[in-house]
Amino acid sequence: MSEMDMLFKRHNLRKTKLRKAVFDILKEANMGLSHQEISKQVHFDFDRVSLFRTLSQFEKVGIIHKILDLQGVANYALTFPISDNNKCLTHFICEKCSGILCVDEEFIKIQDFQLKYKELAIKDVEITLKGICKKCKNKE
Amino acid sequence: MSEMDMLFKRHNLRKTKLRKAVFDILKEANMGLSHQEISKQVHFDFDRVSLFRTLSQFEKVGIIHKILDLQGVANYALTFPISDNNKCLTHFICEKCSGILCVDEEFIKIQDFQLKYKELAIKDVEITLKGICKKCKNKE
DNA sequence: ATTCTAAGTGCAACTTGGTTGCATGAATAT
DNA sequence: ATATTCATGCAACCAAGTTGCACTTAGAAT
Repeated sequence: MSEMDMLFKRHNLRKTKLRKAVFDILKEANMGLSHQEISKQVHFDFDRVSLFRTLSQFEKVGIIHKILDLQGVANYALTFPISDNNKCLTHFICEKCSGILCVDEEFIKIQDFQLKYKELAIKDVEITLKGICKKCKNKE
Repeated sequence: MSEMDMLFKRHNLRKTKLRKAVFDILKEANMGLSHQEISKQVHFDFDRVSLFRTLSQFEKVGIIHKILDLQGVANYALTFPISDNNKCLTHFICEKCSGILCVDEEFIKIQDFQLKYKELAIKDVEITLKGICKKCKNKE
């Protein structure tokens, strides 16, 4: 039983053509992709609404997580299947190619913020690193 | 000469009805506001495109800075006039009321990230704190 | 104070990302 | 093999944001 089969089963998702394609594309890409980018990589006819719904569905059950790019457009990346709620909270966004990478990071302690801003009930700290990625740097 | 007058003068912005209103609203609010929220607070007729343009203009010269809310919609907050390029890179977003606060913060050292991810040319670190703000917490 | 002109506004039309409702079609448990 | 529930396709819609162009106005020059 493949990883995909297990994930789909676990979350009661039917295995459809589109969902398989989306999962494979995100797996292969290993980075955040927008609706538009995924669309281009699906090589059969489908309705854009279905893709929106597939993405929300995947997000809802935690297979993928949403990252907003610098324009505020939703991108999605696979959540590492290590634990159930380890959605990646640190991302790198390349200012040249707009590529979005999940980064695992350990400097930031949410407690630091909670202690400093006691009036705020802080639940999450999200970090976005901006700059130029390896590929784009080498192209210059 | 008021702060507004000085800022407008410095950036060669003509003092128009709409621009004055927008500046005052953002000053008074002391938090991030969206196009829609600002619109509601302007008490005379104006074109929404003009407001979009006012906001981009202000942002371009650095009077305000853009913060995307959790839905990816642009919000704008006054940049503290202390220095020219001290745009606030840490924000708190309330999950209840969607209020956006600028937070000044000192834990995060960009160098930590630069050292860890040497292949990435990291230029900026943006932090978003999520949780419940003081007001909303007290309401419960 | 009047004139001039670049900068700002208003309007119309458009684009893109995302959502909703409903009828049709397909995956899977029985 | 069938039933039922879930997923898809289609049409229509919404909100945020952009562009082009004609008109208006702030403020500099006279």
